Amino acid sequence: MTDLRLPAAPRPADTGPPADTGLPADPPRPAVPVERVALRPTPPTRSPRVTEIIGAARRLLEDEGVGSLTMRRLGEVLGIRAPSLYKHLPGKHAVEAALVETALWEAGDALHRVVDGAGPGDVVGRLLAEYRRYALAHPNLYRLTAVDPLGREGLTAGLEDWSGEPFYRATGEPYAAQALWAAAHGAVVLELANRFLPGSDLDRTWAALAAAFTAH
Amino acid sequence: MTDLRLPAAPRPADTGPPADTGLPADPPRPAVPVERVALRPTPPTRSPRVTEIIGAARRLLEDEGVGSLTMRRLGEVLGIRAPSLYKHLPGKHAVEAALVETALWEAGDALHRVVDGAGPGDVVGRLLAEYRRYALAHPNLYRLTAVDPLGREGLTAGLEDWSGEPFYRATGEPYAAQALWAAAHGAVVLELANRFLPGSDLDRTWAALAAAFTAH
DNA sequence: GTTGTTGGCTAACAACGTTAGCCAACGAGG
DNA sequence: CCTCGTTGGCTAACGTTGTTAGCCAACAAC
Repeated sequence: MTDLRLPAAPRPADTGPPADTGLPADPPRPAVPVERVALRPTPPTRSPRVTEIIGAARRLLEDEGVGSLTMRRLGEVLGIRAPSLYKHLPGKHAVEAALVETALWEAGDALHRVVDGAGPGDVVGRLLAEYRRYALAHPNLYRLTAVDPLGREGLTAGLEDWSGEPFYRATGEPYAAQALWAAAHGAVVLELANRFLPGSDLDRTWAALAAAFTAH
Repeated sequence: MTDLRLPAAPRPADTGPPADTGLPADPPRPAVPVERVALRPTPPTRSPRVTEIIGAARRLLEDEGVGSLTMRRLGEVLGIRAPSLYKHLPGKHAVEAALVETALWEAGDALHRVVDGAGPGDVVGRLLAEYRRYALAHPNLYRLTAVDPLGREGLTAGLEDWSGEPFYRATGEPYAAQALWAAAHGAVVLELANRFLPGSDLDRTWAALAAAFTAH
């Protein structure tokens, strides 16, 4: 979040209705009340078949867990054999990368929406609540983003900047933003992994987190 | 950290010099300046051979990464074949669990030492610094503790309570403790995974984290 | 009508965790 | 001294994983 790269050039206007790629379409951009430092990148274009495959992979992951996300099983739900997948994707890492992208797009949109919603009140609290809500609604998807060192090469340029930007918009300071993001991430990871001691009232833990970043 | 179970009974006195199990021995216990809620459990006893195996596994993990921690490779560095490992351990999960234990013991000792060191100054800051230091000094070991839902069954009873207790001792409030722990964990995980944008001055991020939990 | 591309297929490989079954060494008891 | 049970090695093998090689039908383009 340092080195939040300033927008270099305005995005090119959309040229006609784009194909449905399974990724969130560009939402209407409201007049922004807060300083903006990252523009929403343009989602990558995918062939229809690849979109199908990633969609199936997502369903597989969310419904049956990461253990069921194998190339053979993925082929099975698509009615083809595993090696045929390699006609469309270079390997399993590409499937995972696409799923990580999906999560970043969706979470980014949700978080920006929170910051856009101009309520003057506790922005940090609402941001944390939404972060938690998304992660808990898609635990397997979120976990996938948390594991590996995030092969950045495959990721859409600027996606990370943009999806993390709501934390900057909520705190107004890049390092506080990184700290808040880290705290939210850690809390989600621990909650998803059931690492908090049984009996904990996690709502209160999250409240304590929000308090730390709002008080003073 | 809620449900931090109060110490039920004093630990039994040590009966003679214990065998070296590869786990940290019980340290001398100083007079505690802060309220204590969890006693240091007694490390499990391991056969000498198992201790060798876990030691080799740790070296393998730390030196060559998690991808090299396979049963065949582990046997290789021990001069035996993979199936022979099953004469000593029920499976790979047991190796990983033992390594997670090791990390919890070591980190717990280090963190307690920080809180014990009676400096009246910024306890939270020093605690975070030590947490970060340990994790960065043993990235692969730490990552191992961060991945899976932590098969709690195999873990020494009370280990988690005790290893997390320094956060309670530093904050004085269980939910603030959980929040602080989550924040530290998240920051470490993101730093280890190289998820912060390149160019970030991570010292400042950690400073922001400490500030959030000290100011107010 | 030929030709090139697209997208399926089977067969196979190496590496993984793990199980089954065999056997040498060795300590204890009679 | 002999026997017997245990300990801790071994090989062979199984099922599963990601992945590659090579074959071939359908189809669009020239």
